[in-house]
Amino acid sequence: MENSSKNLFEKFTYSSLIVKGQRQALEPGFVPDRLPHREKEADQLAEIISPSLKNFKPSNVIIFGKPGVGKTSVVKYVESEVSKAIQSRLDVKIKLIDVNCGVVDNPYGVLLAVGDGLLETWEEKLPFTGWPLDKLYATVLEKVRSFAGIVIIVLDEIDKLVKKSGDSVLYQLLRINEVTNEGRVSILGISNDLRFTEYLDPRVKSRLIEETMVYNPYNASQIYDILRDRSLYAGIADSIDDSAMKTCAALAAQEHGDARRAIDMLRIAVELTEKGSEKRIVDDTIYEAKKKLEKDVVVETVSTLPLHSKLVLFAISLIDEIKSGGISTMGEFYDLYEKISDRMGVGSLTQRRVADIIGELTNLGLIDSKVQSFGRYGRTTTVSLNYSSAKIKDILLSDEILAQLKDVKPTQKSLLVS
DNA sequence: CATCCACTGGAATACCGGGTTC
DNA sequence: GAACCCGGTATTCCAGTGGATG
Repeated sequence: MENSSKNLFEKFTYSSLIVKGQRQALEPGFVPDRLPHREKEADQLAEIISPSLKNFKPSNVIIFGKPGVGKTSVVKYVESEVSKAIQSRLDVKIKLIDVNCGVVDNPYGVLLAVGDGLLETWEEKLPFTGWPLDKLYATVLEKVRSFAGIVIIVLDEIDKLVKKSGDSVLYQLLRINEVTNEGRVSILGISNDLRFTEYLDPRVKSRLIEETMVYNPYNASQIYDILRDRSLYAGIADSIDDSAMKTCAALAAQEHGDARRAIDMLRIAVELTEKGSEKRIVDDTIYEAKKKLEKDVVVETVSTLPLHSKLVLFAISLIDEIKSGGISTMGEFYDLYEKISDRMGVGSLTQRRVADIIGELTNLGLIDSKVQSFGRYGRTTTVSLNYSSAKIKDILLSDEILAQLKDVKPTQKSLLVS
């Protein structure tokens, strides 16, 4: 072996921009103990929660706001302050339970999370499937009773839960307070969607929403402050051009004032700088980071798609290659999709299902689709690719299973494959 | 204003993981 | 431990619906 004198890892040890300071300050899950431009909100939330420190049930709250406006950060921060406040006190019993409804969006899962959150350390976990719902509910109720304190259930992305499975769990959770006096439950909901309350039964709505808070998007200068603060945590403030930081803030402000995005961009800029030759983060680094971030998102979403969604996408990109403009109708490309899945040896889905997949892909922003009526000649959805077909195919073909479609070429006349 | 094609919402079915019963 | 119950998810089946054009 040549170069045996060199260590295998030598080429990967690039200069580190972050010498001292916390690298994770730029990671998505980081909860800072300073919240620039959200101090008031944190105070307000603390005030709402504060009765729990005197063993009273706090009001149920819903916090509204677009992604990346600090909802989760504020809540996490207040949660950690609550934990600190009760650490040495035996006279208050508070349990904080986090449920991310983006992940668990069904009644069983939510009840399970609450039940598990209330388990004593020595108890066995509840089964994650199998039990009848009412039995699970009875168990949770019993746990709340025996805990006999304040249970604060934080439902992040509560709108997703309600849209997917209705408000029955919320009703059940709220009902606990009516069924028992030992142990109180209060709910702290976090929602991206201002209108999700429309899906609620009026009875649930009035009980769930005792307090509301709305967080507005950050503007560019606020995002700038946040970035500055985070770069201090990370200990890289000196390595960033001020104009680069401003650019980063401005770019993120254009997109709904999403601070998370700004931080993501900054993190990638740091990584790029560490791999590259530049010593400082400049404007160009930020633009490059932005490009990389967008590309990563596409790669990530495409490569994690379920098999049939990928096949549908593949069919669309083939058609994109054949037809200039890349627009095709449902019937046309459904045929192609059938041929492709046939060739793969996997059964094809119904047109009904494919129509839904088209909808999902559209929501992900990968394609554009709209229904068009041609009067006398019927109605159909037209589909077009949002990214270059070469790029999409590239990502798709890197999938093990899809790789066998490598040599599939579209032919102009018949849309035949092979 | 009829007509045509397929869009679309909802009910029905299949399957899965896992508990429960006998 | 076979047979059944339970909730969740993916998909199919079916019938009602939409809407511009000729």
